[in-house]
Amino acid sequence: MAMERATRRQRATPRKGDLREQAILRAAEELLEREGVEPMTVEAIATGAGISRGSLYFYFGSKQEVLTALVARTLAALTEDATAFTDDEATPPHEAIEHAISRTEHMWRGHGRVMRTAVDHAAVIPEIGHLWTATVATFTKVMTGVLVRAGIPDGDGPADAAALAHTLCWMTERAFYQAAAQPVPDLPRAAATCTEIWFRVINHRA
Amino acid sequence: MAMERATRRQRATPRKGDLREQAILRAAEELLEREGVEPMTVEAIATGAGISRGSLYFYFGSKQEVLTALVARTLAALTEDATAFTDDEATPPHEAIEHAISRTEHMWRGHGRVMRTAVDHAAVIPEIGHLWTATVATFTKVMTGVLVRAGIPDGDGPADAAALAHTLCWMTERAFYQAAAQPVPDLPRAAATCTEIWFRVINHRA
DNA sequence: GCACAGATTCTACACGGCGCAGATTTTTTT
DNA sequence: AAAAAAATCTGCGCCGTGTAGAATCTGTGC
Repeated sequence: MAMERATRRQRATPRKGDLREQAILRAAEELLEREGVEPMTVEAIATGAGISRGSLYFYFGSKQEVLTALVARTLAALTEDATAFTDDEATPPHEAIEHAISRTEHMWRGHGRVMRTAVDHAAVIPEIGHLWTATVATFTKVMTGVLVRAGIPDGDGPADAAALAHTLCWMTERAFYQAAAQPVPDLPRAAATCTEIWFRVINHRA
Repeated sequence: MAMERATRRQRATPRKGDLREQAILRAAEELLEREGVEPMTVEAIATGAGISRGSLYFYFGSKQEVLTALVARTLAALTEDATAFTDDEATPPHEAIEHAISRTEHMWRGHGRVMRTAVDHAAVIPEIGHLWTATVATFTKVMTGVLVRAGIPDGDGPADAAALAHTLCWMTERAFYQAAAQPVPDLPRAAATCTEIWFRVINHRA
């Protein structure tokens, strides 16, 4: 099903009008942050980027591809932060957790609408779903290591480090999503509650 | 903006063809479970209910209203379970948690596609968003009481019972959503991991 | 300067799905 | 049986996506 689209630009030739692609993504995010999802029509994006509707299809094969590229760009930045943080294996678990949550909060603060839109479309646009689960998987991997270092069994059972990290990462995602969706977002409070839960999971008594 | 829809049926007169409304909802859920979201077009729903496309608009003002009614019906059943469970204030926290999670798992098992669709559309259809948050709020209220009885401070800070219950309820929702979205869903495992986290939050050492 | 190739853009059209209008038929009421 | 209300149908118009093909702009070799 990966047939080549008819009017799709060849990536092998990085010609001049390449900045148009960036302009389109910029216009899309701008539109998303200010107007919302429904007003973000192809017509509106194209106009925002200074071209006509048909011209946009020279750069992107569909509206979904535009959204996917936008999400990919945002998640790439987030993943980079998380990966850079992976190296700090010497830092104590508590600080590692606080740092990861802080990084996540920062991303939700700066690109909340893109993050929310990604979540909303993850189910209906497979590519976005893959990007999102891959990002969460990266976090899960890192945090699994943190939990193990904190003394939680390193197995594959439902009560072992990997499963706990997996669910706690999705919890953190959801908490920030919820907080960001409020009329008056309170990301710090969400971060504080998440941190408390992560800590309690670590500091438990058998 | 709550103007009355032109071709909308008056609820004050419970005439005969009332079972059509049920047939429509049944057809919608049937279609949702078997085909997915995109194939669930108004045309398909109407055909499944044995009427023509235009006729459907006599019963529901829009496609969104059909979906909203379907979600409302499903969540009403879930909330009823949770409310009936509220009365058991004598049961110990561990059992209360297990029971609540078990009830939730049961609902996701029987109506997973409706639940997932509800989550996916909560952001874009306000009415569904309200229904969902209201349901989670009900659970949060109950579970806050459980956490308080387990010894967690009953304040409104980010580390107090209400905030913890809120985030843990959203975590549970997300865990089941994730599990249900897998090619081979493993709800019991999701339930086990959630239970473990709830327990660890309760059984922590200062 | 000129012809050519590729890149970039535009206008115009077709398709699919939603929602509405008005006519028509069935059902209920009196 | 007549009238009113309920229920259903057919057909139309709108909006947004995606595509086709023509037109323009750009650089390049001669």
